[in-house]
Amino acid sequence: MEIPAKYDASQVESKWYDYWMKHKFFHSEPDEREPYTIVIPPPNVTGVLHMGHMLNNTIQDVLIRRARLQGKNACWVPGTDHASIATEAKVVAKLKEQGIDKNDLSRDEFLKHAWDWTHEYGGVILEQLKKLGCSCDWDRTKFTMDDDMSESVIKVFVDLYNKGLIYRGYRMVNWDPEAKTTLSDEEVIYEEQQGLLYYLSYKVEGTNDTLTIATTRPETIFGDTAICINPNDERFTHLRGKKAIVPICNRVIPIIEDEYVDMEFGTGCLKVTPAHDENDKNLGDKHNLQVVDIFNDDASLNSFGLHYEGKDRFVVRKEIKKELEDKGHLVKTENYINKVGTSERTKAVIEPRLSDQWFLKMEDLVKPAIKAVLEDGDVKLFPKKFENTYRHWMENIRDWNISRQLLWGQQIPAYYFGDGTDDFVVAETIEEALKLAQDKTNNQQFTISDLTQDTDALDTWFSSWLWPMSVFDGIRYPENKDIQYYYPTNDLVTGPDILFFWVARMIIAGYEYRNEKPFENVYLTGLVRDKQRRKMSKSLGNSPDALKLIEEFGADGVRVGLLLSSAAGNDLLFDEALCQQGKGFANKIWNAFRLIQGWDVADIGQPQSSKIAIDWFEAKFQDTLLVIEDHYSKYRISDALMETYKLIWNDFCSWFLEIIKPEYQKPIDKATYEAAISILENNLKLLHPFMPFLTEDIWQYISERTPEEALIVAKWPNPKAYNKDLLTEFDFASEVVSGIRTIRKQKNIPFKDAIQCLVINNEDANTTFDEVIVKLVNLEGIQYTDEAVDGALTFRVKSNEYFIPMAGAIDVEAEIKKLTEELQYTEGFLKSVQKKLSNERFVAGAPEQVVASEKKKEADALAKIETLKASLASLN
RNA sequence: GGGCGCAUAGCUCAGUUGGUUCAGAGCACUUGGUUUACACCCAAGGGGUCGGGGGUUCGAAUCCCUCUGCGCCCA
Repeated sequence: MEIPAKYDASQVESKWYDYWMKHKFFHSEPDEREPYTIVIPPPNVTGVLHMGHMLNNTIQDVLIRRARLQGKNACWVPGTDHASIATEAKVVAKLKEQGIDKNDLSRDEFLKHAWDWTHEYGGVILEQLKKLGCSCDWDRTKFTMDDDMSESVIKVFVDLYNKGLIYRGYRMVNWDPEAKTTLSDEEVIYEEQQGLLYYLSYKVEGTNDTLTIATTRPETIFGDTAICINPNDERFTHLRGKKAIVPICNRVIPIIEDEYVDMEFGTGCLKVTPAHDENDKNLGDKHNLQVVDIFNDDASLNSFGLHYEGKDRFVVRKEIKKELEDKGHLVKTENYINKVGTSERTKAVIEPRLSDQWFLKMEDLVKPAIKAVLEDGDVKLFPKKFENTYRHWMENIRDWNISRQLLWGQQIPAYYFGDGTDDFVVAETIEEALKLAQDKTNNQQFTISDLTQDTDALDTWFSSWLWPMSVFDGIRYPENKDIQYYYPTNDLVTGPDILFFWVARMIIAGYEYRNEKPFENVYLTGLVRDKQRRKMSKSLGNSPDALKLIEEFGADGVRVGLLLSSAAGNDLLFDEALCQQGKGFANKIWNAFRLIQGWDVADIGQPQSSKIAIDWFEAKFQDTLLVIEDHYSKYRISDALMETYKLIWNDFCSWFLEIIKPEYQKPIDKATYEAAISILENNLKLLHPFMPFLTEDIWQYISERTPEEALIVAKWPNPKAYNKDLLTEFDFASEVVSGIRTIRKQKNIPFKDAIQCLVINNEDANTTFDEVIVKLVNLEGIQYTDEAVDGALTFRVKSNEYFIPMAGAIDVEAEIKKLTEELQYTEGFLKSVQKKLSNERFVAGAPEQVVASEKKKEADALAKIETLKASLASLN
C-alpha cells in the first residue's frame, strides 16, 4: 500500500468521520451491555463554537471514546438550549434591522421569527462539533423547545404547582430595563463604577431644622417614603417622632428608627425608598411604609417624577442635581465607588423593581441534593474543592424566580379569569384549565375565551434542569426503555460558572422526579483564557476562530493542545503553540508508523537486543497503563494524555524503535516486526480518545479491516502482570547510555566509530541490557574488569565504574577535577545521612522502612566514595 | 463586608498519609548534531531559600499560626 509522506489531517478527518457515521458507531440503543452515558451541556442556539466549547466537548469525547473502547454501550446525547434572553435579544435586533418593532408583532408572529432564526443558526454549533471529532449520537439530538421537551417542562410546572411548591409573589426583582425582563440573581454582574455620593438636606416639618442624607441616586427621592435613623444615635434624638419634607415633591414622610442604619456610613440618616431598593423594601415592610414606584418599565420616570416624567433615570440624575443645587438642597457631593448590578446579556444597569413573579420554593427540594453531594457522595464533584462552593449556595438558597417577561420560551401555564389575586388556575392545557376554572368559580358558563394565559415565559434553566431526564423522555414516560437504561447518566462535563444555574438544579430535579441522581460524576473544567490570563471574549477579540485552528493544526492537534495544560478545575491559558505541539505529536506518530511500515521482513534470527526491548516495552506499557487508568479514575485527563504522550514519544519512539531498528537497508526479523506492530496497535488504542482521526487512519493502514475491526470499536488493553525488575534494569542501562553519549559528545567521537567500554561491576548489575547498550551507543562490546583502566575517560552509575579507553591523551587535570567534585558531593551527602542515623530519636522514632532506606543510602554512598577514591589514586 | 481557595523552575502545572522514588513533568532556554522515520527531528545540559516570618516534629513543599500578594463565589 502506498503511504503518503506527510500526514494530511484535513482529508483524513472528514474521511473517517463519514466512515464512523456511515457505520453508526456513535449511535446507541439499549442492550445488555453496561451503559455509559453523557448528556451534553446544551450550547445555546445563539452561539458559535468558542474555545470553552472546544475544551469541554473534547473532554467529553475523550471519555465517551474510552468508554466505547472499554466495551460499554456509549451514548453521548447532543443538543441545544433555547436561551430565552439571548435569543430574543438577537431576534429583536434582527427585526430592528429590517425595520420591524417587536411590539408591533403578535406573540405568534414573533415566535415564528424566533423559530426561523433558530432553524437557521441553531444547528451551527453542532456542525462545528463534528469537525472536532465529537462522537455524539446525532440521531438523539434534542432542543429544549422541541414539542416533547416543552411538554415535559409544562408538566413539571403544573406538578410542582399542585404540590404547592410554585407560588406567585410580589417581590423585588432584578429588572433589566433594556430587555424589559426580570433576571435571576445569577444573571446580574456587579461592577465597580465611579459615581458620586450626594448629600441632600431635607426640611424637618414644623421646624427650621434640616437633616442631611447621603445617597448615590438622587433621582429616587420621588420614591422616598421615610427617613430612618438609628435609635442609638444620640446626634438625632431631636428628630424622633418628627416628619421630614422631601425636596422638590414636598412629600411629608415620617422619620422612623431602626438599628439597621449604619451610624458610620454617610450622615447616619437614611432615605428609605421601598419601591427601588431591596433593603429599603424590607424596612418598609417592617415599618408599614407606603410604596411609591417612580419608574416605567424602561426605567424612565413616571408621573411621580413630576416634570421629569418620561426622562431616563440617568438623565434625571444629572438634571436633578442642578435643580437641588439651585434650590439649596445639595449640601455637597463626594466621589464614591459603588457596585452596580448590570445585566449579563444586555449590560444595562439593573433596576430593583417590585413585580408579580412566579417562584419555586427551594427549601425542601434542595435537601436530597445536599445529601447526595455532601453526605453520601452519590454525586461526586471533580475537583473536590467545588463542594464548598456548592454547600455555601445550597445552604443559603433562596426561592427561584422562574418567570421571565419574554416571549421566547415555554409560556407559563397559568390562566387568569378575573382580577383577584387568586383568580387563576394552572393546567397543562387550556381545556383542563377551563374545567378547573369552572370548578373553582362554580360557574359552568365559563368558556375558553374567558381565560387569559399568563404572558410570561419560563426561565430557560427551568427547561435545562430536566435535561438528563427529558432527553430520554423520562418526564412524560418515566417507565420507557431509554430512561430506564441510560439514567442515571455517568459523567457531566461543564464549567464551574454554571454549577448553580444548572448542575445543582439538575441534581434537585433528578431526585424530585426519579428519586435518583442525574449523573455520578461532575467534571468541572476551567475557563479558557488567553496568555495574559484574560478571559476569552468576543468584545476583547482575543478568542481564536475555532474552525481556523482545526484547519491549521488538525482536530487532533487542537484537541491535544487544549488538553495538554488543562488540569481539572484550573483555568487553561490557551496558546496556539500548544496546538502546534499537538500537531507535532501527530507528525511524530505518523513517522514512527512510516518507519515500521517501510521495513522489509525476512525469515532471520531475532537479535537479543530486540527480544529484550520487546519484553521491556511490554512491561513499560503495563506500568504506564496502570498510571493512566489511575489518572482517568480521578478525571485527570491532561495527566492521562501526558503519560500517553511520554509513553509514545520517549519510550516507544526514542528508545524502543531505536533499539529494534535494523541496519540501513537490512531487513527486520519477523518476530520483532510482528511485536512492533502489535505494540503500535496497543499504543493507538490508548491514544485514540485523544487523537481519534490520526489513530484510526494509521490503524486502517496497518491492515485491511472490516467495519467491526475499526479502531473506534476496538478493545481497550487489559492490565496484565508484568516484570517490574525489567524497568529498574532498563533505567540503569539508560543511565549508562547517557554516560557514553555524553563522552561521545565531549570528545566529538562520531557515532559511526564503534568504541570500547569496560566496567567494574561493583553493583553486580546483571547483563540483560548489555546488548541494548551496545547497539544504542555503538560499542564494540562491554567488557567486565576488576581494575581501573589507564588512559580512559570514566563515568559512574551508582558505584559501577565505566571506562572508555581513548587513543589520544586524556586530560588528567580535568578528570581529577570531575572526580574530586563528585567525591565532595558524595561525602557531603554521606555526612547528612550519617547525621540522621546517629540521631537516636530518629532511629527510635522513624518507621523501620525509613531507617533501612537511610542505611542503604549510607552503604551506597560509602561504596561510591571508595570507587571515586580508587580512581583518583590511579590518576595521581 | 462574609465565605472559599491559591502561591513550587522563565511559563503552565504535578507532588496522595509528614519519611524509599522529594524537589519533578511538559514547554521554553543553552550547547552539539544533514546517521538513510520525523528539523513538526535527535542528543546532552543549565535552571527552584517550594511567597515572607514564626511554630509543632527526630524529620516539613506537605501540619498549625501570622503577614503579603492573587483568584473565585456571595452580599
